[in-house]
Formats: sequence, C-alpha cells, structure tokens
Amino acid sequence: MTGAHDTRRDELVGMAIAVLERDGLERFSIGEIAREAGIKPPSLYKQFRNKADIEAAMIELGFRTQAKVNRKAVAALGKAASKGQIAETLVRAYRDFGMQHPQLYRLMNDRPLPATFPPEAMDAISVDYRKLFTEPLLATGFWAWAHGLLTLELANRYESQSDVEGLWKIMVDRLVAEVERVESAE
Amino acid sequence: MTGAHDTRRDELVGMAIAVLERDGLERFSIGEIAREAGIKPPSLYKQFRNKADIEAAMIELGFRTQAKVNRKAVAALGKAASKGQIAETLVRAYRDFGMQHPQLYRLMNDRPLPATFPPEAMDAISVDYRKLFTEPLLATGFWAWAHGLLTLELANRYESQSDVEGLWKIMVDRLVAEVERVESAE
DNA sequence: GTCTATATTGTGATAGAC
DNA sequence: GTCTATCACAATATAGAC
Repeated sequence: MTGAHDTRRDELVGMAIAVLERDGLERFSIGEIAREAGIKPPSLYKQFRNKADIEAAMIELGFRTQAKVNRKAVAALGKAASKGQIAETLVRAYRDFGMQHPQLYRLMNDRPLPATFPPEAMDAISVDYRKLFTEPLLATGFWAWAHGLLTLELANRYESQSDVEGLWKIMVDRLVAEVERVESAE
Repeated sequence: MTGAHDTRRDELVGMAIAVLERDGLERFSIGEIAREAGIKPPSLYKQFRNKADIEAAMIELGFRTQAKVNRKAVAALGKAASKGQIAETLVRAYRDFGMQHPQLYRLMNDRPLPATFPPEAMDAISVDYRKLFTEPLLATGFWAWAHGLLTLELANRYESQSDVEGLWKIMVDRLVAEVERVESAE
C-alpha cells in the first residue's frame, strides 16, 4: 500500500491508511492523519473536501490494491493453471489482503459505499471471480462466504484459532469442486 | 426487543437499542440514550459504569433475543420436522433478525466481543446449529456463510436486489443437502 | 501547500445535592 | 434515581495570511 506517489494527494491517502491501521476504524481522525504527515489539520482541506472525501479515496485505493494483488497471484500460477488452482489462489489472496489490512477491509466492506463511488475500482475485482463460473450468482455466493469467514476471523469470533484453517478449507474444497465440475463439463 | 422489564437497567438497555437503530452505530451516544429515556446523561451512570458497559448489555440482550426467536421458529415446525427443514428455518430466522435489527447486528458481530462477555448467551445459539451436524466445524462454516451474506446485504453491496434471494437460496440448498446427507446416513 | 486562529459542536464522564 | 454544574477533551471545519 506504500510506494511511489504521483501527487501529494496520493501520498496523503497512503498515510491516512497507515493511521487507520494503527488507530482503528472507530478512532482514526483528521488530526492523526495530519500528525502522521507532519502538517496541521487545516492543510488537509486543500486536498480533500472533508473526511468522507478522504475515506472514499482510501477505499478506492484499497480496491485497486486488491485487484492488483489478485492479478499478480493468479499470474504467478502460470498459463497451465486449472480453474480450481486459480480459485484457491484467489481465496488465499483475499484472505491475506484482509489480514494485512484489517481496518481498511472493514472500511471498504462494512458499510454502504459512498454514493459517488467509481464502479471501475470494484469491477476490476469481480471480473477475476466471474471467469471461474458459468452462473455469475455463484461467484457472488462464494465471495459472501469468504467475506463471512474473514470478518469473523478479524473480529476474533472463532472459539479456537486452530479451527480457522479448517473453516477456510471447507469453503475452498467446495469452491474448487464447483469450478472443476464446470470445467470438466466444458 | 421491547416488552416487560424487571429493572430500570433492562428498560434502559431496550431504549439504548432503539436509539442505536435510529441513529446508527457510528452516531449513537450517551446523550441520545438519555434523551430517549427522558432523563439527563449523568443519570445513566447510576446503572452503567460507562459506554462500553451499556454496549455489552445491549449485545447480551441481542444474543438472548436471537436465541429466543430461533427456538420459537424451530418449535413452530413441530416434532416431525426434518433436519433440512430445521436448517432452512434457522437460516430464515438468522436473516430476519439481522434485517430487523441491522445496527444491533453490527454491534454484536463486527468487532471482538467485550473481554468479560458471558459465554452462555452465545452458547444458547450455537447449540441450535450444532445439533444439525456431526462435524461441528461444518456448523461454524455455514454460520460464516450466512453472516457474510447478511452483512453484505446490510451494507447494500449486491448489484441488484433481485439477486439477494438467489444468493440465500444457493446457500440454503447446499446446507439442506449437507444435513440431509448426514440424516440419511444415520 | 502550509500556517495561525478560531468557530462550533459534541463527547464521555465526575462531584455532589435532592 | 434524578438533577445541576462542570470538566476535559477531541472532533470536523472555515477564514485568511504567508
């Protein structure tokens, strides 16, 4: 989520995400973003209209990053990868992203998106999943499953940590069976 | 969530939940709870230590209510109900509870539970699900799926509302197949 | 792009009287 | 169980100079 930035705005968005992860979604504030950037809070208003504007930019960067890591993970598999391998890899990447950016993941997914949110940012992700299924609804169904597993993991809601891997395995096994069933029928 | 109350404390917890649903998780406050109850904010501190204490009581009432509606829904099926019918009914009750108390559902499930949270409140729920499975992890897996479907529905994250019913059906069909497979093997 | 100064409002919380 | 009075802060945001 860090790296080279074209504009001051992009740079500040990256710092805002760092602050979000450090302080948590409920506590992160304009003031702390400014402190992180080494400036005073009013200076932020030259780049962003208000706090919601900052959050929208953070969410957008989050989705773009997610799309990038997905594409990279699948590309690393090579051309000969089966649909099942691709599916498994995408789930792994999804979980890893959430575990590495838990607060950003919450910001991105726990409430309705800003009304003005650009659809391209999300289309870049969903396209990865839909290729695996003939029935598009099935892609969304398994996405919801992964989302549920991940949010409960992030919220520390499983009784024992040792169960977590098994829970993901149950889901991935069914996902792989589903997409390979489709593949063999082609 | 309303009804007879034994103590002033219970009464205030019910009002706090009403305020939460009205104002939303991000905005609900001590001041608004007091206003709803027709008292001044400091009076609340005779019944609760602090805001976290109020939230813990709200969460606990939420889980107890959920356990109650689950038990009621299953009881309404009668003794002859199959495991599949019970499973389908429990999913319906889970979704309905979330849709009727969206903000409370978020409070209950979107972050780690208070460290001091009494386990009985949640055990009363999980017991309903575990009866359906021989493998206990499978119950948690389908719970996570329902949770994912519900949170995305509450966050308005599906492209079209018409898809929502289909998504739940995909999940319920697989759940029913799973528990009836177990039942027929008994 | 940054600052100082300031407005405005809200927040959770305590002390102590009735 | 309720009140008044008050604290101690922290929040987002604006105006206008450099």
